[in-house]
Amino acid sequence: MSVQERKERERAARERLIVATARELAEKQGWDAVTTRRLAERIEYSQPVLYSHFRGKREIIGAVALEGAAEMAVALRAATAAAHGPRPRVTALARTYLDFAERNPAVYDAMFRLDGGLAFAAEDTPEPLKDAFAALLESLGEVAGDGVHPGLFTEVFWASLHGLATLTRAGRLPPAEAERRVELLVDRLAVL
Amino acid sequence: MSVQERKERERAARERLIVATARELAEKQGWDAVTTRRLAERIEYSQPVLYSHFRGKREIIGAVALEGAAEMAVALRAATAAAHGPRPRVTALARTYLDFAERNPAVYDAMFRLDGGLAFAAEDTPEPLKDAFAALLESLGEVAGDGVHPGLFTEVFWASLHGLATLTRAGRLPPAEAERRVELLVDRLAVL
DNA sequence: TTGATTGTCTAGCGGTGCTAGGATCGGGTC
DNA sequence: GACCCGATCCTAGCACCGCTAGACAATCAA
Repeated sequence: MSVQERKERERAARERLIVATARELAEKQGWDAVTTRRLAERIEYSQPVLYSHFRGKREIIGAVALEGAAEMAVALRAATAAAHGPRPRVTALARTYLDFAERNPAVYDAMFRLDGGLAFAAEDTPEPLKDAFAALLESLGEVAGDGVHPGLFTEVFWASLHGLATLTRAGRLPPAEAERRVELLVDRLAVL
Repeated sequence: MSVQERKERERAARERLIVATARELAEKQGWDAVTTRRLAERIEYSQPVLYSHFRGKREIIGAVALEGAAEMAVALRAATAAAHGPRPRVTALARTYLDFAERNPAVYDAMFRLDGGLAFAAEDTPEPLKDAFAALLESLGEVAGDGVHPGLFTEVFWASLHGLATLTRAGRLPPAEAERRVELLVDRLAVL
């Protein structure tokens, strides 16, 4: 059985290589540059190999999205754990979220802007996505305010952050005052 | 000179036809279905004719975006004018914005999600875009609160609406509680 | 050693945005 | 009315896309 195990290990390693390469390429040159041909060339295999791991390009985007969601959850929890008191926690959360989006634009797009074929807000939502939302909920639930459902509040807060992240990066909002916008958002939305 | 004028008129009419057809096709089948070939076929001209009006597909998206911005400004002003008092006005504004995004998803995408080659938040920003933002500012400025710059407040409110619009349509937020999210957003962000 | 299975590649399909270059049409001039 | 010339439009094609059928080579079991 050892031979088979080795093959499975190698196959898993190659799959990770595909995802990592796609992510790197997308981060450096944008998702438009991530073509199956270029990706195949980078991993030094032919195109059809990609399709033995993923149904298509969409699933590769989805894989990058899951990786990103896991990382984002870690980053959010690390930032909120280091902050003491509700207000610093929420501020740290918002800043970390926007920072993640800015530093990993391609991954952020895979998660929330592109179609990675993933289910959201449903039963079959992949665990990393649920967990990333849970990470938001953990810190935001405590500032939802009386009579406001924590989940609903988290959705609204998240949507606001998402709007800031996408509009800023698309050049729709001048980046200069980003910090003041975050402060305003936290001040108004969170019940402290 | 009359001949030349007629030609210019016909040319302008054809340009409007291109934009209208692109919009209709995008609204019915999504922007992915708006290919230069299909578009050319619909307007009953060959592909290169498109390129005598626009530099490329991106500019056609931009033209649809401008058309949409003008319509959105009209819709926002109509809704806010019909409402009396700051609170009903802001609520009407938010609802109208989200309603526009939901009813005209392709146009909304052209405006804020896709690259239409348009400048934003800059000096050379096209007038319809500036005016749409102005329409938001007119109603939101009065609820920004003391010491908060109206423009900055409008940006934050707009970003929140944008986040709700995009995440809802992408299936990231369950549509069921959309109305409660709007109420929460207005309650918290606006100073009434 | 043979035969089957697994893995990978070459080649190609139908599609994309975009453009070069030739045909055709129509207005202005003699 | 005949001609020229410029504007206008189309045919054909480029390089690229996502994806796949089928040939080939390597590997394992008998």
